[in-house]
Amino acid sequence: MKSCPNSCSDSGFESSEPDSKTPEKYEVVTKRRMAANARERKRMQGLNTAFDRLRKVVPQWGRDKKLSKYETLQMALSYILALNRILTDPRRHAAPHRQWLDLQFDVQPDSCLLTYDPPTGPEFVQSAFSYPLDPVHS
DNA sequence: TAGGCCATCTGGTCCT
DNA sequence: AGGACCAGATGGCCTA
Repeated sequence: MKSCPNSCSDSGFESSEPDSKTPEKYEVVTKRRMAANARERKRMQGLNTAFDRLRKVVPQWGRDKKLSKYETLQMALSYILALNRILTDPRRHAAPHRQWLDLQFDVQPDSCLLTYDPPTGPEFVQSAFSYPLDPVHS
């Protein structure tokens, strides 16, 4: 919702529309386009909702700023890999940092959310949890 | 002010 | 035919 919310160019037919020779066709095509735009908006909103839910379960390590979508995906990937390492080799990865095993499973009404007690300290973050703070993207 | 991030529109493609 | 998904284009907002 930035420049032209749903109004100024929502139909997208200010200029010539090849398949709308008659006013009736023009109207049909315009209506279809507007419906498609609305569907697309809704679809993207669903996608953003999913990103928000993902942000909530992914560590942010005290970042005051919201993770971008790209960062959220990268963090989720690292998080999954880290948890996987813990599960597959708990002695090696979890022994020095028992906090990692203090994972709490917080079952929400509509979903199963994994919350955790974030182990503090950047050195731990670096060792157990290698989120690449982002050589490629930025 | 430039660059990053984002929302929205749009046309194309694929699927039902 | 119509809906879902996708990627490119565009323009606004925010921050360093």
